[in-house]
Amino acid sequence: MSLRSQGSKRRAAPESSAQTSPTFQQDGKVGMKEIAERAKVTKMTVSRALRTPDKVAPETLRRITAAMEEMGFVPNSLAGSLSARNSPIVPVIVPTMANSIFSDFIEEVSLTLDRAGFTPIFGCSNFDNEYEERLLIKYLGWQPSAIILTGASQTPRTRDFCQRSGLPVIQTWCLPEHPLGRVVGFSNYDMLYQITKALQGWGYRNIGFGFLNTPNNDRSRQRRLGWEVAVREGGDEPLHTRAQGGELSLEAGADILRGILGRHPDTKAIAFGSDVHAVGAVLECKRLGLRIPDDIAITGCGDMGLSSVVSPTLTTVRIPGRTIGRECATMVNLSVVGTYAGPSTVNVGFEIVRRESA
Amino acid sequence: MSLRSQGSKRRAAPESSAQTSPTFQQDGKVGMKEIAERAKVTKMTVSRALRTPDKVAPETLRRITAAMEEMGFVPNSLAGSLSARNSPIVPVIVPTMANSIFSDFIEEVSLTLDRAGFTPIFGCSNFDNEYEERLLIKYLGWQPSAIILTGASQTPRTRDFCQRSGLPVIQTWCLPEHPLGRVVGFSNYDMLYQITKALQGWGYRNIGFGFLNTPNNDRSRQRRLGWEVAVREGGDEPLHTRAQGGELSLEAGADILRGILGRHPDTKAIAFGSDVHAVGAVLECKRLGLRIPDDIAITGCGDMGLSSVVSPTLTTVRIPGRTIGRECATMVNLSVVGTYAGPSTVNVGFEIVRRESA
DNA sequence: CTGAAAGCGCTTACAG
DNA sequence: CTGAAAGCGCTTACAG
Repeated sequence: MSLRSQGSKRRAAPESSAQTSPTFQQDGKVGMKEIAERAKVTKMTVSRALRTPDKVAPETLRRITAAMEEMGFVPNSLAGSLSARNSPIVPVIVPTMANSIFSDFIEEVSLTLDRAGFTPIFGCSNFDNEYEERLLIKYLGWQPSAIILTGASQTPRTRDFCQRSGLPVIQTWCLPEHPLGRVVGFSNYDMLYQITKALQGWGYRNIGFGFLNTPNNDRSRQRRLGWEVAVREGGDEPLHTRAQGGELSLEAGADILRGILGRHPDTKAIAFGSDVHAVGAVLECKRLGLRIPDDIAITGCGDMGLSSVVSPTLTTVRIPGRTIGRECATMVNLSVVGTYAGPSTVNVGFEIVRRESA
Repeated sequence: MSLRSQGSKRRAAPESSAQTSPTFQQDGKVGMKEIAERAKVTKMTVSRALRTPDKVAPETLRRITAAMEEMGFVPNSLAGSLSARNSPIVPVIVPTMANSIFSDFIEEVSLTLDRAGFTPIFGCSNFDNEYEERLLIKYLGWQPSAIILTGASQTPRTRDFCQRSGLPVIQTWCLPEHPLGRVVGFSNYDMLYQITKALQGWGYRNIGFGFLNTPNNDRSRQRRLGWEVAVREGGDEPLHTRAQGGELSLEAGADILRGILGRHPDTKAIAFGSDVHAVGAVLECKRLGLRIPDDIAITGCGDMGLSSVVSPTLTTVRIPGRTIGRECATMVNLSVVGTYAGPSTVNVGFEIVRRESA
């Protein structure tokens, strides 16, 4: 169970230390003890200078601050957090960091949590619930202040650990039936239900659905369900569907399009569960010589950068990633302080953006 | 200097603990001491079971493992790292997480470092060197194993802290003249030099340059320099330039295009320092009724997803973000173990991708 | 193969 | 306003 081969951790300083400011102590670690000695106080007072400076005499504070500056002191957060039983770490687990799907969300959580004094740790589950479980347990070891998870398809073990931790847990990018704790998200069901209804309203029939079929992905399942119900309500059978397992790429979108058209040549519109697939389908239509939206209409989900760049521009559903990020961070902050008084579920909603493709 | 208002950290467990597995201990923290008691050993042996299981008697190991499983034990990494003077944390500071520019890099570093047993911490400097400094110092408090930084425009104080830390420091996305430590990157100078040369080779003259002019950004500066030299070598004066301060958006790209064409209507090509700006410019050309590449040629940098989606598709320079990420992670791993024997600078290069826009 | 002692660098809770 | 003592939950370095 040893994490990795341990080697000599500290390495020799780089050859040229010519640029090192001369006031810096030249060797050895500098901790509160060293600062205390230089400032002629005990480390207790140094600690106070850092956390409650108003309880330290001005002159003493000055000496301590000077000593810290001169010696390049950085307080050891490991020791601080262990001692205070309180670490600012907040793990955020997302399915992928490579796509720009979550990138606005990620940047906003990162910035907002950082400003509030927390230290976010991002982990990438690769749409794999077991991997998510492993990451969560690893992160729990850092005694975090709260936990942010994407989606609601956690393993039972993940759920157990979350609940037993007693920490504020926030699920995001979904509206789970049985939440683990608090929620900041939107209804994936409604999203596809609404866009499918919209397509029907714009006169499209035989509406297909193309999506990413990763195992136990609640968001995909919800989206599919929304599409199905809307299609049925429109008097059709939800036949024109095609999943793609795991890959979120333009090529996968093209494959899905060909798959659906191959089995159901009468398809008049395809709602995609992701902009990435939708844009891939748009490009494939151009290669196949299909006119959009006359021969076939295409819609996406996400309103990623791609959507307004592709030609014809993509009709899609905008997910307010930045808002989700900000809300999550705020919720973490208030939950930790203990003053959170808002609802346990925040629905940020979504917005249908009609462009040229449908 | 207190990081944030401290409140009650532990919160009451969620109302419904119906799903909690019954074998889990119902209250109180479970540490090595608790596991030790249950397994009838001392915590020393529990510690051994975790790190050097082969030095523990099979039957003892079984009891310990069972106890850990039953009680949902998660070792406290704060204590472990403090005690071992060795934390698996590796901060990675990037200018932005919102754009997909760095997203492949980020995901790959994340995955590779995680697999090697490290815990990457991503920070977002917003193209601000002072902010980067603040982040670095904050991260240093976690006693990291190594540091990964983007670019080479660190403040003197950042450089001091890096060097004094004695840690492996990797600069990336650049090839600095005076590196802080090791480097995994490519030449930003060459990138623009080569693409400008290529444009000349394809018959374009009066080549402009559009870029993000964030203060003290070495990568922008290098790119601009490469363009300038290539233009001069082609016998022209590098006049057709226009910077944009801070914003990496399609709109900013459109602004830059209009700015250059407004002052230099004879511009025949514009090399952009970023795909985002380039794509924005392509879209603007379409709005202005300019034909690409006949009226004006456009090139980008990065080969982001957008580039192959926009029409006409973008001629650009591919930066191997995933490779950079993997190389960085490997370098960190070997440097920490102490067996890194490769060159201190790894040049991953780049590749000109010719498409329709030039 | 297992354990008792000391300590990592801080903070908490108390004295003064 | 400042300090001495105890302890956070582990690991190191030694004994046995």
